Amino acid sequence: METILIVEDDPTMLRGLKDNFEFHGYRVLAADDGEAGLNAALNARPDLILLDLMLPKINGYEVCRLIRKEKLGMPIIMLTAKGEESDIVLGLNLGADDYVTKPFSIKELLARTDALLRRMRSTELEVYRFGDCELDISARKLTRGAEEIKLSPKEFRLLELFVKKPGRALSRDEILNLVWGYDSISGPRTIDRFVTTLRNKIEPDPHNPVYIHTLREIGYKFDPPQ
Amino acid sequence: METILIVEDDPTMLRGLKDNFEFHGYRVLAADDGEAGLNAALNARPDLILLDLMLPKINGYEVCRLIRKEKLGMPIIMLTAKGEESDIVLGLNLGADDYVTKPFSIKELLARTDALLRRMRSTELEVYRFGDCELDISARKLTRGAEEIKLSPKEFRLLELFVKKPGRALSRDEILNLVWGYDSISGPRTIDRFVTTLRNKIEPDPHNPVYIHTLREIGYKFDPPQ
DNA sequence: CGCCCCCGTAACAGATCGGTAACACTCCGT
DNA sequence: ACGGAGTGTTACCGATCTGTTACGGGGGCG
Repeated sequence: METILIVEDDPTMLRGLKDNFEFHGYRVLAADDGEAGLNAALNARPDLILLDLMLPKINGYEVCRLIRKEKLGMPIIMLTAKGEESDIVLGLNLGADDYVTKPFSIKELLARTDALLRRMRSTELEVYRFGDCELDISARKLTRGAEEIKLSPKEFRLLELFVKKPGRALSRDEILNLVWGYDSISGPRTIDRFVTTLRNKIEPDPHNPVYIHTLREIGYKFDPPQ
Repeated sequence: METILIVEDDPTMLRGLKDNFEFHGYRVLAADDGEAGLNAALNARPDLILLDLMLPKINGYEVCRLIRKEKLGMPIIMLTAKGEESDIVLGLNLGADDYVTKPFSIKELLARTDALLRRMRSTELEVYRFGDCELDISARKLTRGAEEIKLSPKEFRLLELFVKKPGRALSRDEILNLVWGYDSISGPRTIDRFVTTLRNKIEPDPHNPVYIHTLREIGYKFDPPQ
C-alpha cells in the first residue's frame, strides 16, 4: 500500500483530503505545519507528498526545497490558493512535480496523484545484488566489487532475466522466448555460449558455478546462495 | 533552514526581532554594532540581513557598501527611523534591496523578508559541473575551462537532459520524447549525430568518451567520473 | 566399466550497430 | 533573394556482437 503525506494547516481541508485518499486505498500521514511535514517526510519516507503553500513555521516552498536538498525523490504536489498562481513556476523550480489550485476537485487531485505515482514506479531504481555483484537495471550497469563489468546487450538481457527470476528453472525455450524474442531463429546452443561468458564475468570460479546452475536436459537456474 | 543576520544596537528592538524571526522558523544571528555585523556577514554568510542605519562603530550604509564590495549577494533590508527617509535612496544605491521605516509592523517585515528570500531562490543559479565544464541552465551557457562553448538549442536541451539525469540509461525513445517532443518525426539516427557534436565539444577525447557513454541497442548514459 | 549424450568452450565468420562526414533542407535576418 | 546557422538524412566504415560449429570432457545409465 502506498503512503501519502499531507501537509496542510486547515483542519477541514486536511480531514477531507485524508478521508478521500484513505477511501481510495492509500495510507495517509498528516502534518499541520511545515516543520512537522518536513520531519514526517524525512522519517517516514512517504511515496508522495501533498504540500500546502501557506504553512506555519516553515512555508511550503522551503519544505519542498529542503526535501530535495536531502535528495529525497518522492513526487510533491503543491496545493496553492487561487491568486498564488504567480508562485507556481517557483514551486516547480524548487522541485515540485505538479500543483493544483484551490479550490480543486478531489477527482482531479486523485488523477494527478495516480499519474505521478505511476510515472515514479516506472522510473524506480532497480538494483539487484548477489554476492559481490550488483546489477543496476536503470543505469544498465554491472559492478563486481568496486569495478564495472562490461556486458553486451544480449548478456545484459540474459542476466536481467536470471536475476528477476531467482530460484526458478528456466528452460532453453523460455530463455529463447524472453531474451531473443518469440520469433528467434537462433539455435539452442547459442544460450550455452552466453551462459559461459556470463559465468566468466560473475562467478568466483566459473567451473564451479554458484549463481547460474546447469539443469541437465532442461536449461538453467539462477540461484544465489542467500 | 534559513539564517538571518540582524544588526541592531537597540537591545529591546533586537530582542523583539530575534524572537519573532525564530518563531517563524529562521535561524537568527545578532550583532549590535556595525563592525560585528560586518564580520558576521562575512563569516557566517547569512541568507538575509536586517541592517539598522544608525549603528556604533560603522554605520549601516558603510556596512552595506562593504558587504557588496566583498561580492556577497544576500538581500539586505535596511531599518530606518522615521525622518531618515531622505537617506533611503542612498541606501538603495549602496546595494540594499528593501527598507522598512520604524516603527514598522512585524508582519510587514516578515512579508518583505519572505518575498526577498523567495526572489533570491528563484533566481538561484542552476549550474551543473562535470570535469572542467560548467553548464549554467539559467544563463543557457556552457563553459569549458575559461572559454565559453556555443551550443545550438537542440544541443543545449540534449546536454541539459543528460546532466539532469546522470547515471541513468536513456533510451533513444526517451531522449526523442524529452528533447524533440513526443510527436517528433525525426529518425533515431539524428540523436547520434547530436551526441557526436556534443562529444566534440565537451569530451577531452571524443573517441574515448568519459561523460556521454554509448549503450549499445539502448541509447546513451551521461556518467561523469565523480 | 564404457558408451553416449549433453554441456562447456574456443574459434571464426557474418551480422549489426553506432560514429561520422557529407549533403539537403528549412528558417531566419539582412 | 541571399547567406548562414541549425537541423535532419543518408551512406559508408569499422568495431563489436552474435550465432554456429567443432571438439573435448564428464556424468549417468545400461
